[in-house]
Amino acid sequence: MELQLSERKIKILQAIIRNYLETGEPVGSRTISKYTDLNLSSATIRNEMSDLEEMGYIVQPHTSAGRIPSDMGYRLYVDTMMEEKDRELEELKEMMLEKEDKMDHLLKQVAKLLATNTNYVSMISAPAIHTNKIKFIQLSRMDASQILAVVVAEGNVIKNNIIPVPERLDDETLLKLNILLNTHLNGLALEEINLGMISAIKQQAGIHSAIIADVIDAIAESIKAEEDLEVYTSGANNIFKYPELADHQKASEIINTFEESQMLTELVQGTLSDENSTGIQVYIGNETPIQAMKDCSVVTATYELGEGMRGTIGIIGPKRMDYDKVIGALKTITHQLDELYKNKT
Amino acid sequence: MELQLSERKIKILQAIIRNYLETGEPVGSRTISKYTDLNLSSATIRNEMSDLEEMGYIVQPHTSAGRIPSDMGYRLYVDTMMEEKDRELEELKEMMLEKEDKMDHLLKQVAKLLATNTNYVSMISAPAIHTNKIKFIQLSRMDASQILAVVVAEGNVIKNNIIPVPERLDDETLLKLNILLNTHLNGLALEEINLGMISAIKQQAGIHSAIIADVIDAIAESIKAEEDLEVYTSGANNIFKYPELADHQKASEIINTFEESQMLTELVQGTLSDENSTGIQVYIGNETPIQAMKDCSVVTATYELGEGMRGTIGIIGPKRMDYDKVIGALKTITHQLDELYKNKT
DNA sequence: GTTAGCACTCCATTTGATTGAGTGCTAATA
DNA sequence: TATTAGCACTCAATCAAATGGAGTGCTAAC
Repeated sequence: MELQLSERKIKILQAIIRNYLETGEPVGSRTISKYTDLNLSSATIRNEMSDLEEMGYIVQPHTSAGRIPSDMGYRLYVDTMMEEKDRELEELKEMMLEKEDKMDHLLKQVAKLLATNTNYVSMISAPAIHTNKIKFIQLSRMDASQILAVVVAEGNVIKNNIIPVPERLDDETLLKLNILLNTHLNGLALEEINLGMISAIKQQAGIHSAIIADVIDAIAESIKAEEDLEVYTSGANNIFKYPELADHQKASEIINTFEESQMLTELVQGTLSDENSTGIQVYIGNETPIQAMKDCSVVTATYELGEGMRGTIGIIGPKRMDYDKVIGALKTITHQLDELYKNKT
Repeated sequence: MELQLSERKIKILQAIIRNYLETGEPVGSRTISKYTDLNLSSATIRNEMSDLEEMGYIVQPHTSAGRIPSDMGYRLYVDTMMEEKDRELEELKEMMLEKEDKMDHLLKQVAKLLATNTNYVSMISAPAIHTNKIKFIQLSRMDASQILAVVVAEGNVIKNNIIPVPERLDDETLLKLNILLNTHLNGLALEEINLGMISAIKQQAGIHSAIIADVIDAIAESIKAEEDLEVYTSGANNIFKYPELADHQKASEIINTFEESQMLTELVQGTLSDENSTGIQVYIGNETPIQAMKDCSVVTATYELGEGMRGTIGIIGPKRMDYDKVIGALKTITHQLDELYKNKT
């Protein structure tokens, strides 16, 4: 027995999914027979549905219930059957143009906007700095036993570090060290700094080489700290809008996941590394690496703030999320972020 | 008819509250008659309970149910009948001594610790900087059109600001401005900077007075930005452990409140301003300024990181929270934070 | 003042009946 | 051969009635 996906089966499957996305209820044959323009009786639909179930695209929660899409069904839908709708969401532009200097504020605002617009949960990761170039380093003396190291990277990402020093450094030494560091390190991406370079700097630093080591350590550390990406979420309470996620057990796990942001980091990392044409990825159900989200779908997109500073933005919702809308929204947002950056520089 | 709180009534009320805190179920007369050492029959207890209800300390959710404490009952309990238990929670010390430079990481860690230990939701606000003194200001040139202003305050709180400048500033000018700013402003609390002072500085800055204005604006702004306090929460999923908070409606509202941290800021502000002996405050039910938390109790404490840098830490839970334990935990934590600060300097 | 006992109330749980949506199968139809 | 009508069957959801139990309030006795 060879079951093939006929044109008609596809139409029926599509109708089932569309309907289920709207209502969240299992959908039965009679409904489909009325909705589609195929003019088929419910009985025929039943036969087709039976086939579709056997093929694995839909499942029956229990006998004598309608059918709902399986993960595989959603996957087919997302991959081949979606019509894109690049809807509203233009208000974004306004909102984001309210100048917002602080990066994290901006990110949180974007997340919130996305969450309220879609009625799903949104998440956003700060752009990763580590692919990024050092623009400027400044050491200053705070007091006799401490110096302050400020590292500014492309995109005006600023890192501060307080470094204890054994003895008071005079102005001249500081100046020398500053020049030394800047001439050697400016314009370099952080992973481009290698041992050879460091020892060269140390040599030139003479008796203060110990401090150089500390400074570079501090820089490395502040970069590293950024590597376990900060991830913000917004609209967590939206999960209560979807009964299939709202029972105590699941809700608790999901909300917990949002707090443990390093879990989300995994997701984010996946998106950042895994490159495909659009930069948009869809994880359905068990496709997500996070166990607690096995009943959710996650759609992520990569945004870019020029010069290789890339972050991830995503939407988390029930498996029956409105994929079209979500993907449209993400595209709009990433595009806006791009624009924003251009206008700023 | 004069109803007085006899010794016996107090004992009974106490027993009711204790029992209710544990079970979360309305408690009946028979239970009390067995639990207390008063050796009274359930009938007598019933009479007393009837009195207590009339006095407003307990309420009956419906006829023929047991009694539960009213807000007023909890209030009496917290104010007069609690025995403090300074329990465990000593593991804190270990955890916090893992050196943790980044302030916000530390805070989040503390919040998490508190949440997992108490099984309630915890919140913590970053220490407010605005009562604090400027330790050090540093202007540096980033490129032709931007300078970087770094402000370090007591407690090593660091603020960065990028300031656009119309023309390139040479090293000498920058040095002069740096000295100027530092000599005038160091050691001042931020609210101590007044107009007279600013105009004096401007005068001395001569042709660069415009930049001074920008710098001071930037300083003020970065301080102000801090004024709508950052508040972190942890353990939000714990609310699902208490059926009386876990229904969709309430849970959604509560979780939403945690995200809208400016709501929590209100709470925090209240605690910071309102000074009482211990620094610990208890808001029961409608006593909280936040409508969404009318079914919760909130216990807050003020912590201090030396030199007037004060923040708030709090616990949010059901009204039947274990007040003794919570207050004990908060005391331990604030104490530990205090110690931590001392060891660090 | 305290207690035992009893009638009463009301919630929670169970039980059973009913309904309705939906399926699968079969036989008739085009 | 594909489609459809019709029917029997299943099962979740809903509702109503029955049951049980916890708790109260009252009264009369101690």
